[in-house]
Amino acid sequence: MNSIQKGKLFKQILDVVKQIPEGKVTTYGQIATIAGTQNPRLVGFALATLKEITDIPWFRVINSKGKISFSEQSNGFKIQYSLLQNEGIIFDAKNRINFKLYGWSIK
DNA sequence: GGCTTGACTTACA
DNA sequence: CTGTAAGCCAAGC
Repeated sequence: MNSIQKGKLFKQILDVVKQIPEGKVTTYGQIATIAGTQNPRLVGFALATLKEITDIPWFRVINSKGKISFSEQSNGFKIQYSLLQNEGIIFDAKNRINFKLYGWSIK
């Protein structure tokens, strides 16, 4: 019996993100649904609490617009941008990711 | 112990 | 395409 401990949302979210394969991306809403929450903000919040050093591929998480959730002038944007490009993700002229091609779902 | 904020989403105008 | 509104959970103060 998997008596899941409380606070599982965080754990679930992180666990889901960890399962994202290389070269794939997914949205906050998708993770939220898979993790079992109705609040995509928790996904962002969960990732926001991570430290710079983590096993979580947080950079593979983008918003529904197919863009990085950080401002283009933010340092996080640059880091995520580089990491994604490093995995073969291509950005279009508007810095958007065609996540319909790279989209990933746990099933 | 209660209110505010947050790396968001979806729907409607 | 842009803008506004509601939903929902956890952490921080």
